[in-house]
Amino acid sequence: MRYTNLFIPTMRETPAGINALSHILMLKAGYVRQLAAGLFIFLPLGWRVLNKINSILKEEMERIGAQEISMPILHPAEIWQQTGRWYTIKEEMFRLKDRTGRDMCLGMTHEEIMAWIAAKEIKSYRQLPQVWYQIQTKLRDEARPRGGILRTREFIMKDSYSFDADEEGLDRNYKLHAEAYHRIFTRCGLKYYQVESDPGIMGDMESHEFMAPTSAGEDDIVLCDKCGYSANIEVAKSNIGFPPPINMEFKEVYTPNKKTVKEVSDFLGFDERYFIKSLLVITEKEPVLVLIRGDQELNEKKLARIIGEFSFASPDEAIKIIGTEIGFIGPVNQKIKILADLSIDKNLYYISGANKKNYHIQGINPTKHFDAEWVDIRKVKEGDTCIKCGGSLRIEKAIEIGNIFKLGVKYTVPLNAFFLDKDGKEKPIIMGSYGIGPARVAAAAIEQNHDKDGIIWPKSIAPFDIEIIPLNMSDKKTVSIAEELYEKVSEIYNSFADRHMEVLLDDRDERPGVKFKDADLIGIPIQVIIGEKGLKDNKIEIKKRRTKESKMVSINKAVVEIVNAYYETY
RNA sequence: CGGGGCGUAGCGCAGCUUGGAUAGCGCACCUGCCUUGGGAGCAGGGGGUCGGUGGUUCAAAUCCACUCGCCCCGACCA
Repeated sequence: MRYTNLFIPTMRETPAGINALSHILMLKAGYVRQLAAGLFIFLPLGWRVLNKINSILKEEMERIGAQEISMPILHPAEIWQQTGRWYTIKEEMFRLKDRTGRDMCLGMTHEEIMAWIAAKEIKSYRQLPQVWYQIQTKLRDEARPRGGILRTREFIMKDSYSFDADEEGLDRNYKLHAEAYHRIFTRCGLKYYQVESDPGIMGDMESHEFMAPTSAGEDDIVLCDKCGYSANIEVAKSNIGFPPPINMEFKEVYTPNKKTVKEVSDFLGFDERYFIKSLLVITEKEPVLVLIRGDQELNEKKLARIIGEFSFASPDEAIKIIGTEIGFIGPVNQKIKILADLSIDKNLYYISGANKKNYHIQGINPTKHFDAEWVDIRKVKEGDTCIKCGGSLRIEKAIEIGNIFKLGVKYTVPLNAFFLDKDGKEKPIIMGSYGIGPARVAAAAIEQNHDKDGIIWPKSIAPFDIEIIPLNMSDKKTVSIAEELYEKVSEIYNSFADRHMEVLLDDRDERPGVKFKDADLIGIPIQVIIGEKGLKDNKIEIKKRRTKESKMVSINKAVVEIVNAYYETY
């Protein structure tokens, strides 16, 4: 394709006020433009990249037997009411009424609609299993869109859904998807991890996320390099051991104005591990006192999974409920419900608030001095010990590029998706759902592959394979060689991508500097530079975008050399 | 939703504190000349509801109130 026929509005200056590198580079290199918060226009180059990713998705989905379909984005409310999500999901769902006043919503995902059609059509075990997928727009009224195309209100998603007669079938489809996802992300040139994840309100069975490490990521993932344990920090577990027992007389101690664990620990001279941090939270039903070891942090997600939505008590609420201010709250003689983290050893003695201003109690023993429900609500820290192998854990920031969920009968039962099995018994269809965000794949690829000059696309998803750059459009020889190579290289069959080579010819009447800058910015894997200097010796230059390696080759070998360079790069 | 910041030409910004002239600069854009291996040079030119509404004032980009939008941090994020 000719540059002059393409709309590639690159920017010389870096847009201000945005952080995510992928966001900056996609704007700067003319891939996308923003319409409003969380709404993006994909320009020709951006759309080409998405389509490259989508073809990989389709190939790999078809390979595991998934069938492409397409579902409406506009949904009647009743179906979402039947599964309850019409009510459990709040402002995040776009809702509207049609002209007759019927409640409708815009699809955030398609479990409901998929289960609906399955319920209507699948009657027998003979029709199972089925795997259906689509690459379709989703709409979510995000509280805060961010990071450019990383978190938007409207986005395309590859979502597939499996329907099985039994758990074994679900296991198989789940595994097939995991394998397909590994192939997909590898083909897209991404560094990624498969991690254990929180199914959230998708269900409460097994689920995994595929995470691409990048500093622009919204999630923290916990990794063990020794055994490969990997989990989203929301669900990650670790070992931290217990400190050695020490003798501590049970008594109140005066701790004037010492409120934080650190302050009291410094003041009394005991290690933070001998403290119990007492956090007062309020759920929809009741106040709850949450205990965690002094040197540890609460994992709010884990806690929320146990007690539901909660908020931390305000100073006023604390006084009203406990009778003393935050900083001196403790578990002893407490009447409200207590949840204690397993990092607290029942045999040890601890220090915590005395429920009395300016006083703490030392020598508190969990079995003697309070009753609690023991749970895991601790947040894993860098350097904690791996629960599987004893290795040291590390934490990385990552962006979620895909997920796989076992749903079981969560959606099929409410929507009456039942089939008759071999024995003529009616059973609910077992369902799974599996998503990938192509725009996030593109963004993650940029986050992981760029330099100071611009994007370096993995060649599998680059908008073009080769860019030919004639430096002087008023030099006849330059132009004729460029045209000739453009023709010839375009005819080459690209066995890597299973199609012909896609060549971009920069036929603009621009100065060399402009063409070089733009070429580096938009990041096509191979640059073929044709200048009068080289032509004097009958040579052209082939340059790899990733390494900036370049070599001069003679014109009669140019086509072969270009193709070779393409296969050498990645 | 809480906290912070920003809205002046396509982009990046100055001007606002302390109201006053034709609202300015760099880049981009258009025309011509020139130039062609890393965002050239010269000459000429076009482009603004100063986010919006209301108010104060002889006079508002500037002061006040409200409002809309966008960005960042947090909450949230199936």
